[in-house]
Amino acid sequence: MHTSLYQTLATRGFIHSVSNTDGLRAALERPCTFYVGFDPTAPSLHTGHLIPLALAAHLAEAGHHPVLLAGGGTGLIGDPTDRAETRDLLSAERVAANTRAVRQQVDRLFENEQADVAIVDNAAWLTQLRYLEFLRDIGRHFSVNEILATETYRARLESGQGLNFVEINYRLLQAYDFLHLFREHGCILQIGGSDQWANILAGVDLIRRIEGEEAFGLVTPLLTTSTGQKMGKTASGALWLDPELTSPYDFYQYWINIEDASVERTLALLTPLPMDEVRALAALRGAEIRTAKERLAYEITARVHGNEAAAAARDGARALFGRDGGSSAAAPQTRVTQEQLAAGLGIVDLLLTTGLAGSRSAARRLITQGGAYANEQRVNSPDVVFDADAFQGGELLLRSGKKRYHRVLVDED
RNA sequence: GGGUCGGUGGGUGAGUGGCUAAUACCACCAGACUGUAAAUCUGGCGCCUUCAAGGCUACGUAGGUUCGAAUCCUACCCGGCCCA
Repeated sequence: MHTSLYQTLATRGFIHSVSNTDGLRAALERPCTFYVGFDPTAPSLHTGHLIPLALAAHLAEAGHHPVLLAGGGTGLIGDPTDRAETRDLLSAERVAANTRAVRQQVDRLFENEQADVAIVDNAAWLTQLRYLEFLRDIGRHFSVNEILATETYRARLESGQGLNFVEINYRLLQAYDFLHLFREHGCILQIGGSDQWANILAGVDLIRRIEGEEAFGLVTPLLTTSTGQKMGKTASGALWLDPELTSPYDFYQYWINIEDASVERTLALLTPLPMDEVRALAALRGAEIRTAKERLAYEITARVHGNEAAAAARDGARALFGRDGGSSAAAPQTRVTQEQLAAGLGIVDLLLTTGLAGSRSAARRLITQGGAYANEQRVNSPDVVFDADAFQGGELLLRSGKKRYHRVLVDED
């Protein structure tokens, strides 16, 4: 028997809340237009955005039309959701630059989709709003009491952290976005992470009040570990989707290192693999489950960075972590000149310049604690200096801890 | 605008003149055990250093008092609460 799209999404774990389950189920029977928005708070999307993106891909796959919204307008305001304190307003230039970056990224992520994808920037309409008109037409539909009663705002008030006028307006703008897209694109569904629930419902309500029509909201769960920690955090901060900020190799490494308990959920949410396969992979036990993690890491990396980059990351990881040596080509690399080599390269400096340590102090600490390796030999002293002998084949393989590799290559000349 | 309370390291949050580079918890890093897993145990977690006894910078910003300040004073910036 035919399984509905809605059912598939539910099985894969995408559905955290829906504004009207039956209504949405029915609406999805025919091709519809939906949207998901991303605020340009940083120059790149990160793992937190992957679930809504994956959901969008499933919907697109099923013939629905995605509208991907970059929040060049709302980014100027700043979403207070889940923020303990007022966030500093980003400069207009910053927002514009981030918006461009996010647009490009979203564009690239969907370039392989067959569906017609519309990419919009809400600055296009939000910056055109006229204040008095907006207040009279839109503002009157919002109850301040209601806004203040929702989790984010209430928490802010109770913690004595305050809340300024700009922040309380965020919700109206996001609701207005939905209304705008409903009118201009016939968009009847907004998806997002569960933190966006209240903002999305505000849009659903606004459309009902003004247009007298029903639109839907669907939010996904957040990506967390079994202990409820947000996934996607690394030593250097977020796990970015921009290869310049987080290399495909590091990205791959992150996923292959996730805890066993998260394998099934992550496969279901972030990879396109059929559920049968997901279950089979997740059923593996003991060391066997590594196979599932390899598949997981490959699929997610391929989705974000393409098959080629994913394969390179996988092969590199196999070589570095497998028994039989092999190529370390996928590891991040740094080049040094013949002159630098001739002068002698100190381990502390190398750890610093390769980024394996954040400071000279950190590098020394790492060595003292026994976490620094060169060509798989533990480095026991911060005084170790490498010369040409250490660079067999013009390369020195550094390692920090068990997992972080970095190649140092000598320039030919 | 007036009164009052507050702004501490990635986060939460102690500290109210020297014993404080700053308690604790979380996050993070390393070691041990493993399966590049989890849990657990151990160590670390500002920067620089010839690593030791050292030095430098840091508790909203700028000054000041003091032998000595995150801690006291002044001004300013930002925020809470009360009044307008």
